[in-house]
Amino acid sequence: MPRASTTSDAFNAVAEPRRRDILNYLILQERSVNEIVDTLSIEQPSVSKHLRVLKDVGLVSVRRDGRNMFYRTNADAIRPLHEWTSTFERYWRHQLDRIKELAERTTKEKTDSPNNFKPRSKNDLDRDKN
Amino acid sequence: MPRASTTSDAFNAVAEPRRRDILNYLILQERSVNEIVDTLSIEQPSVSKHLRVLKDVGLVSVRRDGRNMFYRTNADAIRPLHEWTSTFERYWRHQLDRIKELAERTTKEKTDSPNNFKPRSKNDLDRDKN
DNA sequence: GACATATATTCCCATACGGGAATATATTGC
DNA sequence: GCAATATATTCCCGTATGGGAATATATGTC
Repeated sequence: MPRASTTSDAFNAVAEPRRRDILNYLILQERSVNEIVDTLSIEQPSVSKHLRVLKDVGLVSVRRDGRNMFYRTNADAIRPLHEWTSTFERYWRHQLDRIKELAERTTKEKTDSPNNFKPRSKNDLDRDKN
Repeated sequence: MPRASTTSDAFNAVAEPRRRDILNYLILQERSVNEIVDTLSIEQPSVSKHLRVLKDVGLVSVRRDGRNMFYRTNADAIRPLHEWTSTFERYWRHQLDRIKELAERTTKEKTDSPNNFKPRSKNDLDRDKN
């Protein structure tokens, strides 16, 4: 079995850096293919192919106006990625807290004095739960 | 130019569904390769290959204990994905607000009466900016 | 209809994929 | 050292890729 198709889901579609560039650009406002070509300096056939992939997985929508096709990012299709990554958020938070705590302790050892007391942040409260 | 290597960055590495399964599993606690094989029902060589990819992009770390290799997810390496997707959050929020507003209006038209007044939410304040 | 412009598709090709099967490497216990 | 266990690597193969170049398909204008 080869690698999953780029059109199989949003995860595969956004793996390509150029497609992320396009999505970043098209979130601000809808744009014609030529505007994408000029702004991102990608060959027109490549842009059309990338847009095809993005459209197939629902990451962009299209509107025709005369000879122009106006594409725009469909932000909602990015939610699954956001939600998947969010399930890891509490873990890197904990990790950061641990690093920060270590750094603060090290600094404290070197500079502790009556005048640089700092109150604990509210994040300190649930630190070390894990 | 072919598709970017799966080890080129986290985006490409997590495009593979099995690798996301592995990351989900290894975030809870570190596990040996055999535990992954048994729990996720993936052939051992495949698991080793997936772990190689994940390790190459920093998504997992390893620790050896005798014959066992214990892997765990490095949540911090998922942050770039989270941050990229987060830049789209406000847009799908707006979109949802618009849909919700429409639904509420439609409902209101059918059921409006002095007794089901609802105050506007604070989100309504910046709705329709776009 | 003829021509220009905007976009999409097709064909070619070097490259990498992921699974399967087989094999290699490392470590432990005897 | 030898057998057993745990994990990693190699080889094969059908498949999809993204770019380039060429071409096809709209649509608008005259």
